[in-house]
Amino acid sequence: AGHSHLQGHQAHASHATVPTYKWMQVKRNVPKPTAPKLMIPPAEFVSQGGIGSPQEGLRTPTGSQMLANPLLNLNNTGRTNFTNKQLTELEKEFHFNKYLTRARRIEIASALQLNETQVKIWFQNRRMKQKKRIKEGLIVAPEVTPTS
Amino acid sequence: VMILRSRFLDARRKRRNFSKQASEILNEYFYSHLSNPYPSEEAKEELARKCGITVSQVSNWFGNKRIRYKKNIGKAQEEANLYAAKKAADLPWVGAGRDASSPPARA
DNA sequence: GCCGCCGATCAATCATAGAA
DNA sequence: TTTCTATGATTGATCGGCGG
Repeated sequence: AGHSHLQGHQAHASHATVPTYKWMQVKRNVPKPTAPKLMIPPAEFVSQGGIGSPQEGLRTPTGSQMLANPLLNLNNTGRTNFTNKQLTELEKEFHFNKYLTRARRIEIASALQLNETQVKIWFQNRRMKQKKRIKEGLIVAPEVTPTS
Repeated sequence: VMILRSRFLDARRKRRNFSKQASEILNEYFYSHLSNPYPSEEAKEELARKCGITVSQVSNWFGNKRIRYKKNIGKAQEEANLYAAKKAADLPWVGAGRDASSPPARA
């Protein structure tokens, strides 16, 4: 991956102007500004009972709920705002299996009103997150005891 | 209200700004590698040691720096660029003809 | 040829530290 | 103290590369 250096042009010419390198021009394919999509009153999920009664509706990345239309799931940016319920179920499943089978993925996606891709990506990101945490010694579970 | 709860659960984000010296080291690296501000894993580890922070924090710093730099091209970024004139010693102006006023200027 | 995964990164946002 | 800005961290999603 050798690369870089000036890519085509300079910005302008003041004096010590900095050239425009290509990394500065990188534009990711913006997620789809997905149109207002309504969510049907979700059904229950596969097994288990309530977790802790997480509210319904959208949430800000942290936990506060969005006081907006609780039936809208996408932001103008295209980034999905997972609900606490969806995250709770995903975490639960992750605890059970770090990897999903196609069948399981479909089940979960359906139960949580998400795309298979979103579920797949969520698991990938979740695995990376765990790896990162283990690396920083913030978590224990190296979890590798096949000796049994 | 629930916000209070978020604080408890989000204590993780109780960040603290990096030391002035650490920021200096990071900025120096960034601007002296402006043509390709993507430090290797090894470079990140070294920067982390010098700055007294974790590798992840170094990654976060560069990620934020790159994005925020882009969102300002043509602003104080040019000015902050005097960092480049500081030590620059990578592969910048090798075959790229440019002005003749950027020697080991020191401050 | 396509799909899932990894590792790195992006891009938008959150929440706070610090400046005004 | 209140308001505004700078900045570290988080995360859904993308990019390039690899292996099946």
